[in-house]
Amino acid sequence: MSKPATIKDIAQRLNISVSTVSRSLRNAPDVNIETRQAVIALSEELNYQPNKLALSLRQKQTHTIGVIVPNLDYVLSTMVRGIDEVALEAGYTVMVCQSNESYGREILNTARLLDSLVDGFIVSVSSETKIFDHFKKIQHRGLPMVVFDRIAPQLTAPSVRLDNEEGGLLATEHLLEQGYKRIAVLAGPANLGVSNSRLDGYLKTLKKYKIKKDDSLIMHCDFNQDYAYYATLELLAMKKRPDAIFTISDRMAIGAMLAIKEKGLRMPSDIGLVGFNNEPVASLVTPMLSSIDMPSFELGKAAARLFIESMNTSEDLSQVEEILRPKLCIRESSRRLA
Amino acid sequence: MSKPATIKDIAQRLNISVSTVSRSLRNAPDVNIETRQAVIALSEELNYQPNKLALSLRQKQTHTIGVIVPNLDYVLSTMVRGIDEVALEAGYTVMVCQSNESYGREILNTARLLDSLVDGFIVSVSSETKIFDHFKKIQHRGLPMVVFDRIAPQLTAPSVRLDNEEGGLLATEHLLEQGYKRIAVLAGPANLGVSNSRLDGYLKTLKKYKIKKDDSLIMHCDFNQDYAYYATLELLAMKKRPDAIFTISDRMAIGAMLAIKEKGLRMPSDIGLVGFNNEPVASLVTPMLSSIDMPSFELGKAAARLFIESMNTSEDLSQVEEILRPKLCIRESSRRLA
DNA sequence: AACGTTTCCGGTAACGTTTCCGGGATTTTC
DNA sequence: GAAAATCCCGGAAACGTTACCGGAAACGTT
Repeated sequence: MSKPATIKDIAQRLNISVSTVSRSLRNAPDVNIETRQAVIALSEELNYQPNKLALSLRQKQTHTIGVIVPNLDYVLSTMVRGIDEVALEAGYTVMVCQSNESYGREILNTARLLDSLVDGFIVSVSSETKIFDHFKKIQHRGLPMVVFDRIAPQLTAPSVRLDNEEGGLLATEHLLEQGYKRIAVLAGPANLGVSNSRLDGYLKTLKKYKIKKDDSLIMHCDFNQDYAYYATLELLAMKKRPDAIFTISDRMAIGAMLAIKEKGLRMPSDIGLVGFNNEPVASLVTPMLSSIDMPSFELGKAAARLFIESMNTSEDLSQVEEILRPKLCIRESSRRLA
Repeated sequence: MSKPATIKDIAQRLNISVSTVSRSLRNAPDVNIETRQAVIALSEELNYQPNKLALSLRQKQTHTIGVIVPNLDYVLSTMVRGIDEVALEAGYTVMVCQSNESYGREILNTARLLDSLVDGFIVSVSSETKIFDHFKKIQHRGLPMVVFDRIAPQLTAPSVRLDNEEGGLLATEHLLEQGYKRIAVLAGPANLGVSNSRLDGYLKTLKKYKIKKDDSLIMHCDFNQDYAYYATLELLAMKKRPDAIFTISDRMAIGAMLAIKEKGLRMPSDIGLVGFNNEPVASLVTPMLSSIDMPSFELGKAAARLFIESMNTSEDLSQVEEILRPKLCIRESSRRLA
C-alpha cells in the first residue's frame, strides 16, 4: 500500500533540494536551523526511514555480519546469542547460516553471504572441513574474519576460544581427587581440534601426577550419543575396566551413562563420569552429570567485539587470540567424597 | 585486495556498452551470439558476481525473508532449519531474529528487518505480545507475512500450526487407556494459545469419556521447569492426588518428574506422565518420558512454502490455515499395560 | 566602495544494475 | 530497388542515497 517515503519526497514537499534534505537528516553543517527543523518534522510525519540498500550501495558497507556455524545446538546457539547482543549494540545485523557440519554447505554459505555483501565474517568451522580456500577467499577480498570456538590453525585470523586443555585438566584432576584410578576418555573424531585439546589436558594431567597413560583407555568416536554408547560398552568389557570416564561432550556422556546403567554399574560409586559443555540436560539426567562449564554467551560476545574492533582498526589483529577459561561443575555422577 | 569485478569492467575490456553486457549475462534477446560468448567468457575469467545490492535497489526485491522467533529452543530451531531448507532452495536468504519472548524486542526486530528491506516475514509470536500493530505495519506495507506455530487470531495472515487440540486429546486418551483415573494438567500461562488448545483437547476427551472435570486438577504456571516442579508438589499434596499428569511441554514434564521422584512416587506405576514436543531429552531422563511428537521440521518447511506461494500469487491467502498432526510417542513414564 | 568571509543551498556525479528507447546497419520482401 | 522488417547495439534514466563543488546572498571589514 503506502510505499515508504524517500528523501526526494521530502525535498519536493518542502521545495528544496535532496542534498539539503540529506544534510539536514545527518545533521551535517551548512544548513539553516529552520530548514533543518522543517525537514526533521516532515520526515517524522512521513515516518521516513532511510533506504538501507541505497545507503549500502553508496558507501559500500552493509553493516551486516555473516555468521557461519556448524549447527545450532545449545552451546553454539548461546554463542550466537552473544554475538547478536553486541552486534546489535554496535549497529550491525547478523545473518546466521548453518553448515550442518558439511564442508560443501560451508562453501555454499560463504559464497552466498559473500555476494550478499556482508561486511565480514564470524566463523566456527565445520568438523568436516580440511581445506580452507573458501575462508581465505574472504580474507583475499579484504574482509575481516574472526574465528571462534572451532578454530583452525590453518587460518591466520583473530580468534576466540575456550581453553580446552584446561577443561581436560580440570576434569581429570577432579576425578583423581575423588580417588578414581583408571580414567578413560571418550574423545571425538581425531581431526577435531577441540577434542584433541581436551585430550591433551587429560594427558598432561596424567603426566603431572606421574600416571602412565594407557592407550586402551582412550577411545575416539563420532561426536554422537550412539557411538559413545557403544564405545562405553567396549570400555566396560575390558578385563581391567576403567573406574571413571571423561567424555569430551555431554551428548557423549549421556550415551556413556546409558551403557553404564545397562551394565548394572552405579555412578558415582562404581564408576565416575564427567562431561563437557554443561548443557541444561546435565542436571536433568539421573544421576546428575558433572560437567565442564564454558562461558558460551561471553565467548560469543568476545568474538563479536573482536570483529568490530577489526572493522574499526587498520592494524593486523590476525595474531590476536582470546582464550576463555572453563569451570568445573561437580554433580552427582562424580562426587563420591564428602 | 582484489575488488570484485563489475559489469562496467567487462564492458570496458570488451569495448562494448554496459547494456550489452547486462543483456548477454541475462541471456536476453538482441545480442549477437559472438559478443555474448565473449562476455560470458570474460565474466567467468574475472569471476564476476552481480552486485546484489544494486540489483535489489533496482528491482525492489532483496530475496531475503525476515524470520522472527521467540527463542531458539529445540523445537523452534528445528522449524527454522525447515524454513531455511526450502527458502534456500527457492533462492531466498533468511535473517533470523530472536525476540526472547519480549514484546519490545519483537517490535525492535520487525522494525530493523523492515528497514533492512526484507521481502516479507515468517513469524512466530512471542508469548508476551498482546498488541499486534508492529505486525500489521508489515501488512500495511504490502509485504507478505506468514505466521507459524505460535499463531494469533488477531492476525489475519496465512498460518501453519500443529493441531494442538489433537495433541491434548492423544495424551489424555492414552492415559485413560492405561487405566489412569485422575489426570491432572500442567498448562502454560493462560494467555498462551498453544497451551489453551492442548488443554481444550484434554477437556474434550474428558467429556467424550463422560468424566467430569475437576478444576483443581488444572494448574496454570509459567513455561518453565521450576514452576512446573512447584506446581507438581502442590498437586501431589492434594488429599485425592492425581494418578497421572499431562504437561504441555517436556520442559515442564522434567520439572514434574523431579517433584514426583522427590515424593518417593514411581512412574508409571504410582503415577503416569506425558509431555509435549518430544524433545531429545525425553529419551534421556529416567524413566524415559512419553511425549507428543510434532513434525517441527515439516512445519517449518510448510511455513516457508506458504510464504513463497504468497510471494508469487496475487490471491489473498490470509485465510489459508495449514494444520499438521501430532503423534503420540509412548515411553516408560506412562506405559503400565503390556 | 570594494573586498573577503561566512552561511546556506542546489546541481551533479557516483555506487552497480536493469530497462526502455531510438537508431544505424543489415537483411528480407514484393 | 525501394520499403519494410530484423538484428545489434549504445545512450540515458532510474532505484535512493551521499559527497563534492560551485555559487548566490548576506554580512563584516577596511
